[in-house]
Amino acid sequence: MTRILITSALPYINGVKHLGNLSGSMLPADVYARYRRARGDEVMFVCATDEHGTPAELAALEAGQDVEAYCTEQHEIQKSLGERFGCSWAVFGRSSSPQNRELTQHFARALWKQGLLEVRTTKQVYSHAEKRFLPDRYVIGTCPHCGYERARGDQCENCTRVLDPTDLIDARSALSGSREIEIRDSAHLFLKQSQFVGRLREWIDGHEKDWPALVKSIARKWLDEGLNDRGITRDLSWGVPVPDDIGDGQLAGKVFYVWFDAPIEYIGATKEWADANGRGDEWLKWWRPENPSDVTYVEFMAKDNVPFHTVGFPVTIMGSGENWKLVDRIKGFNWLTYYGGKFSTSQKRGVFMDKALEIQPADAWRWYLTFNAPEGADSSFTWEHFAGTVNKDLADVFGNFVNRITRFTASRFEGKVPGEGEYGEDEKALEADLDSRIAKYAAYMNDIEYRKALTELRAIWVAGNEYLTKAAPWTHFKTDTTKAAVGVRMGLNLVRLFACLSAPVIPTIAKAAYEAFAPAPETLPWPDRPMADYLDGLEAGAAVTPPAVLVAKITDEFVEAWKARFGGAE
RNA sequence: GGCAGCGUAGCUCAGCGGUAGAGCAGGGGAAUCAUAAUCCCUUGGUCGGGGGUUCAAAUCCCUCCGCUGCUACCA
Repeated sequence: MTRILITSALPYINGVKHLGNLSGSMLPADVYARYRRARGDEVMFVCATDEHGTPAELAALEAGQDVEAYCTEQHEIQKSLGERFGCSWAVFGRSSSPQNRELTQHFARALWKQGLLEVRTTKQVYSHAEKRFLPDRYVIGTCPHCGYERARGDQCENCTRVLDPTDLIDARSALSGSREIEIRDSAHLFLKQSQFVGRLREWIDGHEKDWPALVKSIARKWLDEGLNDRGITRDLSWGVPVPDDIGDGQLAGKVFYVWFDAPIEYIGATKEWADANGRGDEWLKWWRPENPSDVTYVEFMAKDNVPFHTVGFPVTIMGSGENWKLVDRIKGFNWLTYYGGKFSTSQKRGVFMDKALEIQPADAWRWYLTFNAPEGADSSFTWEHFAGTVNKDLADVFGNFVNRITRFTASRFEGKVPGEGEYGEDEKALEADLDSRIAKYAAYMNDIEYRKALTELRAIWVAGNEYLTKAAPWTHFKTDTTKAAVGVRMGLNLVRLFACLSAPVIPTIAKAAYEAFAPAPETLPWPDRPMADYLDGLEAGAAVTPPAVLVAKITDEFVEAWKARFGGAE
């Protein structure tokens, strides 16, 4: 049995995520996890909240909570939303967990021992008003280049020049506006990434064929531009503390930078899973397998995350000198846009996970977002497109197929699978067509090419409708019930087939369709047999219960209402 | 400024060296089991502009225009 380790980029803790976050990591990872399980693989699917860092502290401040309570609450909200979207992770952990603290410190010590960490003194902005250090972007002032008055300390948004906080004229805190800020020396740990350029390049080149162009291109860009050593600690209180035995106490009171500890939480969360389920050291079999090829590790993320997964985290792993599992496949996504623009929390533009579930069931979103995954380029969400896709694909082509044949069975065949008659030429042609289409569908799923995979899946549903039109059991029923029975039996078998093939993407709808015949198991069985065999698998005389309408259609009125509510094409 | 991606039918996208494709929308027809759902046929593009390489370019190169994103202390 193949062992597949799947991680989804960790959603940041500061509030409910929008559909873009869902479509770029959690959802595609879940579809893949469900698919691999259906194919009989042993799957470890891991996700967690990324909780450390300044934005979390500030969000907590704004919410009037202490940061730990805030994170605990937000973690529960995100966990619940993910589950309601059908995310079938083994564990949804927290980067603030004791397990991650221990592992993060472990990796830091390992890197320290390998001589890959170095203490350097850096200039940091300290604000007296907030009594804290400020990240560069939280310092604002007048841009020395263009005179823009609200330039950020990391970059001027007006002239796009990269800045240093010390460049700013009339620098002040972006939080309080206070000008009582000063530059202080502060010691930090730097990871000597620059030493790894050769190894990283070799590693990336080794994945020429199995990584998307997007991922390779972003990764190489970083290497080509000259990889700088990177500061991995921060002057904050909310984070994994730097252990005393690193840096001779020069780093007392500091924490690791979120980008150091967040990817380690993939491992931490797996340990959280083991600890919570009494699995002892079983997490190690995923992360430190005896032979690296015992586990296939696949990461899902949007493009903003690619550098950290192709450079930062691999350097941590490689530099540790220990045999931790390095990622095998990286599936990177572009952005899902909202009417061509950015989803924006601050501008309340776009759709967020909680609101999305208020207006449509999870599977409608799952289908739309997977079918329109931003694989090759940014992909534009519009309400019209969403409604059209749900109505046409899910309700009409799939849902109605299930409905028409099961109800016909109920009204004309006493709600039982008819056993009369033999399959003929039309059935054989359909079986051959489906054998070939299912093979293509599976191949695209193996490649994690969702647009192509779902195009094929939809074509499979269409083939069912084509068949039924041709077989026309409602016509034959009047003159030749045996001939009608053949068409109905095939139609019913197709329902079960479609349910099993579709389950990774639309688990709830698939389950409901499957239950026309029998209670559904946790994972619907993949049709691993030739169609000639599979499509006569339902037992003659078995009861057929037409499910309630599987997919409700979305009316134009709803589309208009949603556009008004969420902000539409302006 | 630098870097990356994109610009193909009304819309969303695929194709990435060999005489333009899909889904939706539009038009016509068939059928009536079904959520007026399905099935068949069909209109529609000088592949952003210009130049070049080639027997042959949407596909490779150059250049221009437009859109989007990233630019390492937001994650």
